[in-house]
Formats: sequence, C-alpha cells, structure tokens
Amino acid sequence: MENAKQIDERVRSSGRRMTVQRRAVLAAVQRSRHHVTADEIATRVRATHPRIDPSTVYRNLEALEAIGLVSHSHLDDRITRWHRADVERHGHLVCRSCGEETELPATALAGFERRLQTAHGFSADLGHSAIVGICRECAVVPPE
Amino acid sequence: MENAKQIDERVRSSGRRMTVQRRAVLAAVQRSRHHVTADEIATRVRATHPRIDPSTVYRNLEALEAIGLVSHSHLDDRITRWHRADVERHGHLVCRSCGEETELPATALAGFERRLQTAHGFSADLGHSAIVGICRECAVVPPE
DNA sequence: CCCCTTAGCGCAACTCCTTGCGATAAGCGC
DNA sequence: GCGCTTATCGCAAGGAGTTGCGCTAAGGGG
Repeated sequence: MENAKQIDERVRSSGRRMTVQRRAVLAAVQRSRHHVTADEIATRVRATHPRIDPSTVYRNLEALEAIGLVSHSHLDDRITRWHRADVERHGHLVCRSCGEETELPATALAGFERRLQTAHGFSADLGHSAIVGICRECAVVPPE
Repeated sequence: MENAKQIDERVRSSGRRMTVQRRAVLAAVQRSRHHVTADEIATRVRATHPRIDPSTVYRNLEALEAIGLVSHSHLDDRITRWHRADVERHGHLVCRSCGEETELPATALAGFERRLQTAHGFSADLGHSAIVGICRECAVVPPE
C-alpha cells in the first residue's frame, strides 16, 4: 500500500499529471472491494464530484491501468470490471447456464500458465478473463 | 454438415420458425471462414437482402446459437466474434502488448479442462475467451 | 512566484449493440 | 389451401462506452 505522495510521484514520473479527477477515480477503485464496473465507479465519483464526466472516468481508468495502479478483468461476456492492482491475482469460473461465479486461487492457474510458457513462450494471465463453462449443478439439472 | 432440410427441421423442432432473414444470417456465418463480427455478418447479409435490420442479425445470431448452429467467442477485450458451430474447437493466445494472435489446438486445452472438471466439477470451455498475456517477442523487446 | 506548454477536462456527437412496439408472415390444425 | 396464433421483423429509441475538440489547469523552468 502506497501513500498519497508516492502515488503522486508515480503518476508524474510516467509523464502524466495528478488531477482532482484522477485522484477521485483512483480513490473510488481503492475503496471498492473487488470487480466494480466503470459505471459504478462513475456513480461513486459523482457523489462527491458531481461535475466529473463519465468519459473522464473511463480515460482515467485506462491511464491508471497503464501506470499499474488499477487493472481490469472480464467476468462475463460483456462487462469490464475494475479493481486495484494490488489485490491478489485469482481466476473465475462462470457458468453459462446459471451464471454462478466461483473464485479460483492463483495456484490453480499456475500449472497451465507454466505449460503455456514452456510450450509457446507465452506469459498468460488466466485471471484476466473468466473461464466459462457449465457448473456441476447445471450439468445434472439444467435450470428452468 | 447438414443439408437445408435438416437445418429447417432443427430450427422448427426448437419451437422457432425458419425465416428468410434467419436463413440469410446462417448462410453468411457458414460462408465465413472463422471469427466474424456481427457487423461484418450484417454487411454481408445486406449485400443480398438490403432491408434486413442489424437488430435482426443480432437476434438471429443469438437464436442460432441457442439451437447450436453457430457460436461466439471473444478474441480481444471488446468484440464478439461468431463462427459456425461445427468448426473444430480451439483456443487463442492474444498478446496484450502487440496484439498478435496464436491459435492453440484443442488438445492443448484438454489437460487444464480435465483438471477443472475433477477439482471443481466444472466443464470449462477454454476456447470461448482468448487467453491474454505477453508473447515471447514482447517479453524480450516491448514494442515502441 | 509567475509563465508557458500541453495533459487532461467537460461536452457533444458517434458507434455498437439492445430493447419495446406495432406490423408481418411462418406454419400447425382443420 | 385457409385461418389463426404468435414468433419474428423493421423501426426507432435507449444504454454503455469511445472519440474529437476547444477550454482549463498541472507543474517544470526561469
């Protein structure tokens, strides 16, 4: 966990500026537990800074990701979700039938990631996109 | 490969109807090699059926997927791509630095899928979303 | 501490896709 | 074949995210 001054310095040393808006977006992501959508972040930011435009939120999420302070992943087909960069990496199983999500520890991903590294020289991030499939329950009794 | 009559029957037996539009969308997907976007499909369909609305294309892709005649996957962060359901399943590695895509044979996915099955009872489809990471070249020399 | 350059901002327009709705036509039953 | 039910269509409006642009203000240099 870095303090405010270290973060400011980190932003500036990347050739960017630390603005009120950027600070607000970062704070909103840091206050959230996990996996918030850009829209939720925009709503939180506007609670204290009503004039901040959604486009500013989107642009700042990208900038903060480039700096390495936040990152995003994809839980289901459509929505991008954001989280602070220092949460422990992990994967997700999402059932395409009932939608249930299960978290997967990073250790469960490491074996396959190592395999892709040795076989293809590719450093995979299996936590970035959820793994879709059919969960145990739906394999037995499809819903509805 | 099924013939037209078998396909019609398959559509109808699911309680749906076989319309001119649905046939045109299916044909457009079948004529494409791999991984076309809904927008490309809409363009092709309009070449012969100019009055077909994009929303009709989207709805038909969903319907045809529910029937099992087409399916979709996600190659990069944003765009949904469609293909006929009978192409051989495979995975994709996408480099988040240079964007390069590498195809991965289904056999390369099977081991990890089996592992998820035994450990979590989850039937994963690792071909559905591309695996993002850093390719061999970019690990050595990041572009630009 | 002020200037000047330019990153970043708010706004409005735009893209891609989804949704609601009244009109149309697929296709089962007679 | 004909009628009737209703899935599906085209259209128009809506939602999420992106982009272009002229204005504002961050922050290094003097």
